[in-house]
Formats: sequence, C-alpha cells, structure tokens
Amino acid sequence: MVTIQDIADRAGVSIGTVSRVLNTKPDVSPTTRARILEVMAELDYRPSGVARGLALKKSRVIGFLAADIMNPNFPELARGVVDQARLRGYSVMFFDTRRDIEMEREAAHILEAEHVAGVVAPILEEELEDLGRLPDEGIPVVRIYRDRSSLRTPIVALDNVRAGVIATEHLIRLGHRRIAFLTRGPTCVSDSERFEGYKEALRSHGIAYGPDLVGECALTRESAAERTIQLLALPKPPTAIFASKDVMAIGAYDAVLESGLSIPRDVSVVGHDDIDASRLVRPLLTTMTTHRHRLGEAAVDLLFQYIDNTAEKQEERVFTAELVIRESTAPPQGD
Amino acid sequence: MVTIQDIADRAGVSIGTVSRVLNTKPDVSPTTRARILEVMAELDYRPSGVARGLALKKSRVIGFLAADIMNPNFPELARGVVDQARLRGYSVMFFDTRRDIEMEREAAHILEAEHVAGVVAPILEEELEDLGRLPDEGIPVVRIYRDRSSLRTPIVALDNVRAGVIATEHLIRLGHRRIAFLTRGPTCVSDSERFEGYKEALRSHGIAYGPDLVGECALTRESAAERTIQLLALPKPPTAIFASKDVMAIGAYDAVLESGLSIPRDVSVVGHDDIDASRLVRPLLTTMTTHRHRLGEAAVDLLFQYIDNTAEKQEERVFTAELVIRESTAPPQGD
DNA sequence: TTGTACGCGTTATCAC
DNA sequence: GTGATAACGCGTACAA
Repeated sequence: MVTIQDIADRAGVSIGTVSRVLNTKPDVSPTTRARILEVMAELDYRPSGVARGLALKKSRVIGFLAADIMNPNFPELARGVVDQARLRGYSVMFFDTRRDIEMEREAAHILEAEHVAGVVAPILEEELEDLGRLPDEGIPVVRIYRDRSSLRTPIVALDNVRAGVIATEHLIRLGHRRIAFLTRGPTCVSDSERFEGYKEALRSHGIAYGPDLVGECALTRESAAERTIQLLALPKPPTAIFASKDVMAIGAYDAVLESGLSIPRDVSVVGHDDIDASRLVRPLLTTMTTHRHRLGEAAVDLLFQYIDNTAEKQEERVFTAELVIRESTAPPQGD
Repeated sequence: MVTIQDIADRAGVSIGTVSRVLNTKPDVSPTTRARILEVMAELDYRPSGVARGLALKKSRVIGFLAADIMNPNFPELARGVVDQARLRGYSVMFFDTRRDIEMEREAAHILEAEHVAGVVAPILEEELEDLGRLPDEGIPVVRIYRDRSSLRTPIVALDNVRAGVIATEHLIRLGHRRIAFLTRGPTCVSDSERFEGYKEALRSHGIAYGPDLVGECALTRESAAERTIQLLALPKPPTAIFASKDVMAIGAYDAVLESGLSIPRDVSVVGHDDIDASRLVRPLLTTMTTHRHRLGEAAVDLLFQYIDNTAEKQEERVFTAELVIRESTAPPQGD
C-alpha cells in the first residue's frame, strides 16, 4: 500500500504539502502541485479512507438502514440512495433490520463506531428509538416515508392522503360509485393515510361512504382474495376496488376472476406501489407509482444539507405518487 | 464520544489492559476484567471501528458489489450476505455497479481505501478486471454465479446445467415430447448452461432435439411473448415451454393465452428463478428456485475462509436449483 | 498481570 | 508556500 509519506518522499516534499493538494487547499505552488499530482498518478495512490476517518472523526460513508430488504420498494429506493451518495463521493453501509429493535440498536452502534457522516433510514418514527441517539452524536438521520408523529427527524415523505384521493378519483371519473377499499387496517400508517384520501375523494364527489365497502386483510394475495370474495358477495357489490398495496390488488384479481367476473369489464381494480408484478399480471394493473428512485435521491440530498450544515428550515420533502393507467380500470357496465 | 482512554481512567488501569479485555486476550485478572467490563457498560462504550481499522489495516467490513440491484434475485441474496456477515460481527458496504466497468473500478478503489476484509461480488469473471487487483492487496474476493472461464477466484456457483435437466425432465415425465426452450441466447452464460441441460435431458430420454423449438428473445415479457407466438405457429407446435427466466415464462403466458390456448391444459410452462411474480401470475408458475439466501450465506462463509486463512482447497461451492411445481405444468392433452 | 510507547495514514496547527 | 508535529483511537510489542 502506498501512503501519503511515499508520495511526499518521491516528490521531495513533506506530507503536509501532499495533504494540501489532496484536499485542494489554496496555498500550494502550481509547480509543486503538479509534481505531486504526477507522483500520485504514477504510484496509483489512494488515500486511506480509514485514516482520514480517524483524523476527521467523520468518514465518507453514509448508513442506509433498511427495515426490510425484501420489500418490493427497496431496490429502486436503494439505487437512488447509492447513486446520489456516489455522486458526492460517499459510499453506503447497508443494514437490514427487519423491524427488529435489537438489530436496529446494533446497527446504530456500528454506524456510530464507523463514524458515518449520516444515516438514511426508511423506517417509522416509532422504530427510531436508538437511531434517535445518533443526532446527538453529530450524525444526522433522515427518514423516508411519512407517519403521523411529530417531526423530530428530517424526512422525505409520501403524500399518501393525496395518493388515496388520486386513485379514488380516477375510479370516480370513470363512473364508479361503489368503490371498495382494501387495506391492512389502521395499524398500517400508509394505508390509513390512503384511506383518508379515499374517503375524502368520495365525500368531495358526493358519494356516501360505507364501512361495509372497506375490507381489511393481510399483505398477502390469499388474504386479499378471501376478503374480496366477501366484498363481491355483498347485496350491492362494488364495481371497483382500490387496494392500498399492489399485492392486495392482485389478490383481488383472484377473487374477481373466481367469481366468474372479468377485469375491468365487471370490476375495476387499482393498486398502489407499482411493483414489478403489476406489469406482469393480466390485465396489467393500474396503480400508483411512487418514484422510489427519486425518493432515495431526495433523502440523500436532504441528508447532505445536514452533513454540510447548509440545512434550511425545510425539514420535509413530500412526494406525490402518480397514477399509472394500465388495463385494470374501465367505466362500469351499465347496471 | 467515549474512548478507550476514558475507560482506562475510570477503571484505574491503562489502555493496554482495556484493549486486552476488549479483544478477550487471556492474560488479565478476572477482577480487573470485571471492573473494566463494568465501566464499559456504565459509559456505554463503543470501540471505534475506524481506529481499529487503522491499527489493524483491516476493518470489520466486507464489500458487496452488486452488478444490478434491480435484478429480482438481488434482495434475497443480499439478505443472505448481510445476515451471515452480521453473524460474524461484520457490516457490509454496498455498491451497485450496473455492469459498468468504470463504476466497478471505482468501487474496487474505495473498497481498498476502506480496508475492507473481503469482497463478495455477484458478477462474471470477465467483469472482474479491477476487482482482480484486490486479492493482490490481501483482500479476498469471492464471486457468486458460475461462468465458464477458469476459476481464478473462489466462487459460489449455481449448477445451471443440472437445473436445465431437472426442469426439462419434469416436462418429459409429464409426457411432453415437443418442448420449446426460451433463452436470451448464447451471450447469457446461465441461459447457455441451462440450454445444455435442456438438450441433455432430451437426449437421455431419446427425444430428438430440434433447433426450431428454441426461441431467442430479450429479457422482457413482450419479447418473450412475440417469440412464443412464432413457436406456437409451428406446424408441430410445442406442448410445453421451458423458459430460462421467469419473466420470459410470463411472456410466454401472454402468447399462449392470446392464441386462445390454456395453461397448463394446452401448453405447460416452466420458468427459472422463482421471482415474486411467479407466485402472483395465474396460473402460478412452476419454476426452479435458486435458494438465493443460502447462496449469499455460502458466499460469505467461503469469504471468511480466506479472511481467516482457514481456506481449504475447496474454492467452489455449487448449489442446485430445485423444482417448485405449481400450476403451470400438466400432462399434455392427447394429440 | 499490567503499564508504556510506538505505529497505523491523515488532517490540522503551528512555525518558518 | 512549505515543513514539522501533534492529534485521532486503538493494537501490540516490550518492559516492568
């Protein structure tokens, strides 16, 4: 390994000078700078990240703490984070906590021990417990996704209420009046917010909200299918379904098809998330796409406002999901 | 931040002793060890990873260099890697190179500068160019996935030939004789290997191989669908299709359905990879599952044989994908 | 068994 | 403009 000392020796200068060109400080003569640069190239010198980290008490690494790497939103989000970090010369250290408080605590400790410059964490505030200590240590944390709690941490959020409105209004505009809502229930924050949007859309279009049209189910195809069967068995069954997650929408497909009905002729379906599978099922699922890549990028942008201490008051960046109309929605049949 | 010095002061010992209990060295009296441990807990001491990294010239971090984070195999693979690393007290630094030689070179340099203990890279040997320098610097590299080239690097591989045999034999046992093969073509190493397996299975069952039954297409649903339409238009169309990737299998679904045929009644389909969507399409796709999580774990295991210098001769660990029979395969209709 | 002192590769603060 | 030199926090001989 070639060190700063080697460069200094070879260039006939001191390590101080080498360090100066390394960090592009002003006071160094063009001549010596050129020579040093030359020697560095010649010896293929790479400054040690660890040594720098020690001296600066801050490394060029950011932490990325995923709650669940298997979440379909994760890959693109991660790409956004990694891309943006790379652009700034930072690498990312990655954790998969599975919403396990113990793992999270552990990750927080490691992140601290590694002197990371900052942390991006797509987790809810309740789960922030130990990560919360990081800012006190001078390590900024920005979260991704919104929740209801007060904002103690800067966050990049999704306007889930608005998404609920958009999805529901799409159905309403097509002429639907009996629109079911599939949700994981009140424990799921994003679902609850989309539920708000759903109700808001109904209200503003003068459509009565009926609790019998909302189906709670687990985040599996099977569970959603079961629940949808019940919805379809109602005296006045829905002509459209808004599922708070694509997987549940696909479960709804099963139920509709098994009931001998057809999509979108008999019932329209719109999902949320735009997962890969939404483009692989038949018919192609109309859904809300969340710009995961941009979310990731924005989180890192925001993070660097804190790392570089250029943070304005803006502690929150909100994105709105967009409707992607595909094949699963159409006007209702005359009934 | 609390340092080793703080602990030493508070415990009334020297940093040398503290360091010894930190690394669980033998020669330290139980009494002092206990006291030091107590003080460490009291002050919530976390040894600095960077400082240790500098002193040891080796950090407790491994690099994970993904060729493409959007690849459906990635998340589970990554989880396997992260899990296993965590078990050994290591964190993982993550890169997404997109098969870009420049990004890869960059990642290799950073990994080196960060003194990572080792690198796991799910990439082909041709792409190993700059990563190849790492072992010379004392940083072991283990690759995931097999390719044809000579093994210069330890690797965790998939027996794709065997997978091809298994998938094809499943179809043969069901009674199929005209089995098509969907592939990205000879440029895709894994596909080529599965192709070998496909031919091998046909041969060993006395079925003539016909090149007209192999369809080359891109890794998209649409492309696979197009190609399958042609296959189905053959004078003697296939009664079964083995697609080298699930996405292509799903494309084949489209073609079959659009031809007014039904799966699996008129044509059986088996894919490869067991992606999420294979469990979301209808009918559920019969496919080969690759134990991605175990692959990731095995890669880290192997890596640590080199990190700990306990490497045996075994430089390769081969996994065989398993058949998952779902709904897309059945005996052919009498014809 | 325990303490001392040096080294790891950089950055930063002084002098010169 | 440039060169010493002291941190940074820890591991490790070597000495005590």
